[in-house]
Amino acid sequence: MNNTIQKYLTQTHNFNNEFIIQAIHCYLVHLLVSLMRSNYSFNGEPTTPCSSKGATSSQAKALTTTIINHLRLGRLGKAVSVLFSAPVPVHFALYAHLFRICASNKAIVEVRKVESHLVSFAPTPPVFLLNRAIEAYGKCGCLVDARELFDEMPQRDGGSWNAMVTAYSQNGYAGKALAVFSDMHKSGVFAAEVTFAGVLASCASTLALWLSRQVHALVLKYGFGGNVILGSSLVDVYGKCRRMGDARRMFDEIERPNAVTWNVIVRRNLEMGNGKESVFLFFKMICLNARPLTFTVSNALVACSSFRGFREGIQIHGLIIKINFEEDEVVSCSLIDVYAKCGDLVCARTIFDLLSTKNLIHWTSMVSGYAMSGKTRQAREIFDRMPERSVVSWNAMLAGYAHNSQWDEAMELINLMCNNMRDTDRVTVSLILNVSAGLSDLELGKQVHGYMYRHGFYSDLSVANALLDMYGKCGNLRKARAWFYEMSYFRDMVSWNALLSSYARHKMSEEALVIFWEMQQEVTPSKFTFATLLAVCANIFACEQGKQIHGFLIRNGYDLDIVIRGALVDMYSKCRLLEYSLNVFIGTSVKDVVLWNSLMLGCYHNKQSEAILKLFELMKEDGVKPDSTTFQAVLLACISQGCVKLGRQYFNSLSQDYFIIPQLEHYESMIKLYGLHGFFDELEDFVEKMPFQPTAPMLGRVFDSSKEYNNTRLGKWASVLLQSFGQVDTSLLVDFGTFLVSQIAEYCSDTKYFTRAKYCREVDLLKVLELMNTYIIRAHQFFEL
DNA sequence: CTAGGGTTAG
Repeated sequence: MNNTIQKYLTQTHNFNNEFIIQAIHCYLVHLLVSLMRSNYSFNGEPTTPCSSKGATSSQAKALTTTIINHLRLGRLGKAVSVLFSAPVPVHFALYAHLFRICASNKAIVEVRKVESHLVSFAPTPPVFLLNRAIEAYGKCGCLVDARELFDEMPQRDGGSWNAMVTAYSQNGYAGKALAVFSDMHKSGVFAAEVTFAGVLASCASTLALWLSRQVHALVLKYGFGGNVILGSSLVDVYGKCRRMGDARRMFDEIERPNAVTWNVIVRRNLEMGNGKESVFLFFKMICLNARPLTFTVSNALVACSSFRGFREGIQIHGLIIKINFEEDEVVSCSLIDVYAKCGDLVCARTIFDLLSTKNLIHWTSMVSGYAMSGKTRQAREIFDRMPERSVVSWNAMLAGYAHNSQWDEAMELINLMCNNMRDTDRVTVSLILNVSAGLSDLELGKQVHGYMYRHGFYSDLSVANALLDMYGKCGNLRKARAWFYEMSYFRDMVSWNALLSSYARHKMSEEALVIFWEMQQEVTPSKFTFATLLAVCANIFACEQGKQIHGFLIRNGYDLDIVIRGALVDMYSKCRLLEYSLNVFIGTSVKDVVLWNSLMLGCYHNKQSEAILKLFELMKEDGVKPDSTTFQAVLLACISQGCVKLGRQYFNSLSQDYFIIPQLEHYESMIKLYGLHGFFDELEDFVEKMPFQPTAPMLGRVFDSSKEYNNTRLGKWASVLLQSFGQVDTSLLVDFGTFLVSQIAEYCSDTKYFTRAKYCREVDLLKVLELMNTYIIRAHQFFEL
């Protein structure tokens, strides 16, 4: 009794007068009872109202009616306080009923009162009612009370142990649940089916595979093998422990799987990355006429998104309409996502527009759908119209800009985000690092580094890898290397690949090979590693090593995806093995624009320009849409083939037919095309109509051609303009750095510089300045300026 | 009288 009073008084949350009054009330009742017991030696056997006699019995009956009336009107608190108006036990069924209602209302105070009434007025409360009390405490999350009662019980039965196991397992104390189960087993108490449910749930959350196998054996030994719920839990345990073979075997053993069983097997397959298997099982379920849960439909849809299963997605959509799941929040969110991820944005939008109520996730799915399909303008429209936004919404929009290399827009959004959003998360931080890398903005990157340090993102692997990538892409290899060593205790293969590709990107090919050697001591290289290594080989003309990697990939059954094939085509063509390139190209069933571009540029490097124009036609026949790089290759072909008119046609169709904005390289190619073949009228006309002032290398090109064809007027014009570039400052060079180096290097016929400049963001500025100056000096000398 | 699964978006 004093325990009960103490409980009220030590309630730390919601400590107010009510508690004190309750405590005093309890205490008074207690005194009254003691008095009655001493006077009337109240010591009945199993105390029920039926066994009591006379006035007590009628009092209990009246009380029961009052309590039940209060309960009918939903007044639990009143019902329980009325209980205390009589110092007599009520019918055990009423106690059980009260415990159950308290549990479902999570009314902890009432549970304590009912328990106190029970133990005060029923001299020997039956074990089953105390078990109900433990269960009620468990449902209210009061494990301390549950455990105290459990420990103080004079007798226990299987139900008591079960109540304790269930209470711990349902409140997330899996370890304690398993410990209680272990004690129970040691005490020789046989577990019931329900107990195993709690035990298996705890095994699943602690990923205790070894214990699960033992429990599995016990389940079979006790003859519960046919229980669907235990079977489903076992499928769940094996699935969560990543033992999909065992999970599947267990699943196949279940004779009549129910909706939950199907949900588990579909979900676990999805989590393990077996999207196709997940969808296959879902269809199997439908074929067996089982009605799926909304979650299962959602899981199947997410599985479709994972492998771009458009046709499967449409079929599931049909089913959704048939079983009337269209308006379900979770299902409709996943449905929009499937259409968006499979690229059918019109359909996604239709579903979105037809929804009677749209939630935050619907809006965000739509933003992400547009953003990741490159339609950032539409994504932004939706984003701006959103009634509310979460971190995920902001991230979706930002990811869209980052994914499509719209760095300025990304930066603007980040600033907006700073003013409108208080919280950021790991994805935001990673994305801002990607933007820093994209803009080569080392200062921004360093700020994020500091932010990470202050806000505890330091030890998050994916954020740490993004930071490493940022330092690498911004060209600060020393920082990258330092951070990489700081990551020693938690880095993974992605970290190694990021470091490797940083060295490769900066053409530090020999160093990259050393890193490759080091990384093999720690992790197993992936296909990303090999794609990078092939680029390294291409850079240092290491055709033997390139061939070895190719062979290694084939021998070890690596998936030669489009990226690897692109790298192979590139490597072979740079190593002057164009036939090898062609073989890889022909062996690729579905060719993308990058692969076509690699082969076309390969032809250019191997002086096979005439093939480029033919390839261009074949590419169009193949239904692949050319991009700006394709046109760069085509224009280069026109230059070396002397196809001036054709070149002009291609340049015009670039913007007119393909809606590609011509880049500096395209303008430069046209100037080279006209200049090299002496088309000065067209050249002048072209330069005049350009939407920007000619750059120094363009003028250099004009100057060169003029010199070649003795066009003094144009040559002078070019060199006068070139003079203004004499005081060229380094900030200008950063903007045009890559471009300048490639032009100057090409002018100097320096292969080393040519290959460097082509892939390198960071350039040797001093070298460029030096080359620029010699160039300008020579111009001056020629025209005696 | 008590059990199992699960929250979609970056």
